Amino acid sequence: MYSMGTSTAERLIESTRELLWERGYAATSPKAIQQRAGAGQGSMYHHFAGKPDLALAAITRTAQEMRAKAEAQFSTPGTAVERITAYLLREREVLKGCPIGGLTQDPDLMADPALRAPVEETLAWLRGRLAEVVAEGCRDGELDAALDPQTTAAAIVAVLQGGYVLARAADSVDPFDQAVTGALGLLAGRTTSA
Amino acid sequence: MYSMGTSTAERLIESTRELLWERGYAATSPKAIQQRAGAGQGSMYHHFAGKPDLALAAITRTAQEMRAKAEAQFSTPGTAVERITAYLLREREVLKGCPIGGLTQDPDLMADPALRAPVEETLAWLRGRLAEVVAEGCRDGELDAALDPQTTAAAIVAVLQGGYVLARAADSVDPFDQAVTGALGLLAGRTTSA
DNA sequence: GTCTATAGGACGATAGAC
DNA sequence: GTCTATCGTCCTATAGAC
Repeated sequence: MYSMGTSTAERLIESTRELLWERGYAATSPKAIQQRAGAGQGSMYHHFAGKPDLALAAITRTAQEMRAKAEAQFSTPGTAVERITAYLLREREVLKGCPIGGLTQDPDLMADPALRAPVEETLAWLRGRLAEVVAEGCRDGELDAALDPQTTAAAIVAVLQGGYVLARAADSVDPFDQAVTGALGLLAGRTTSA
Repeated sequence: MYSMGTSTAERLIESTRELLWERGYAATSPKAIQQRAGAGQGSMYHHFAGKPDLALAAITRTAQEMRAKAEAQFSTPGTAVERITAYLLREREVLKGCPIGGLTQDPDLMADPALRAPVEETLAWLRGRLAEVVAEGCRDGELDAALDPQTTAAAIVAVLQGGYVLARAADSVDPFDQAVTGALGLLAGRTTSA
């Protein structure tokens, strides 16, 4: 039997995930992680080699989670436009920003190839996967065949990532919602029914 | 006559602008600013009250510059779509990210109302100003009157801000260019000529 | 107006007892 | 596996000489 309680290592990873999202990599200190996890210094350095090692565990898990949530929307029953719409309108903690995209701004994290890799791979996968959905829509005659799936998908993902930026700047979800609404409005003009 | 050489205060501001763009606020130390400006500690603290004061001078100037560059594209001769296209295709240092939008991710900066204000105002102005251009296009019959200027403008600004994020994640300008191309492709379907 | 010296604290990490 | 003590460094800022 495995322990049924939450292990110290587990609490350290979850605390790191939260702090990475709230404060970023550079601004997150081992001390802050330990305090949130209710663990001492020695405990942290027993389970992890250091701050980068712990961050890697946290980022890997967050990336996996983000991918799973997106895939859940993309592989749902419905037309391509319905699935894209559902993905765009999915509930998000907008003011906290994207837990993966936000890391892009952290110079120390991006300088470490191991930490950078999951960020790069996750967003590349997202663009590629969404391009497949757009391509389905074009193939099925639901979307204008003149639309390029790859660039259209990149624009849609960018609207989300940029929406987070605008919302954080305004300290309001409004710009995010407006950007999504605007993107859906532009897309609506390229559907067969339009 | 004013001094013709570059003053120490001026060099400090310019160094701060560069470092804020490259590293962000939290990761930029007074020491690093001094070294880049070729000034000593005493010199910096003589001209500025501290790191936040210097950052305010730097951010204010960067915000003003960004606004002027955008306005140059928006007030140029041409149709609304031509001006929006020119704005989107303008040369940018994509891999460095948006010098204003990137600050959005810095928790220490966003916690300071004085430092946060220029970031908030600049992006709010950008959305509003672009919405005016979109509205002109709709009014002139150049763009589909069914398009909502405000949400469409928010989407376009978000594509740029998100494009920066995707490009930095990929360490390549390609996703940025794709997002812009995708946005222009979506917009093209809503023009009268389409 | 610029310099050096120094303060007081946080940082990331290690050592070694228990 | 967890603890406390400690290291050496960097941080932001101030003091005071020149």
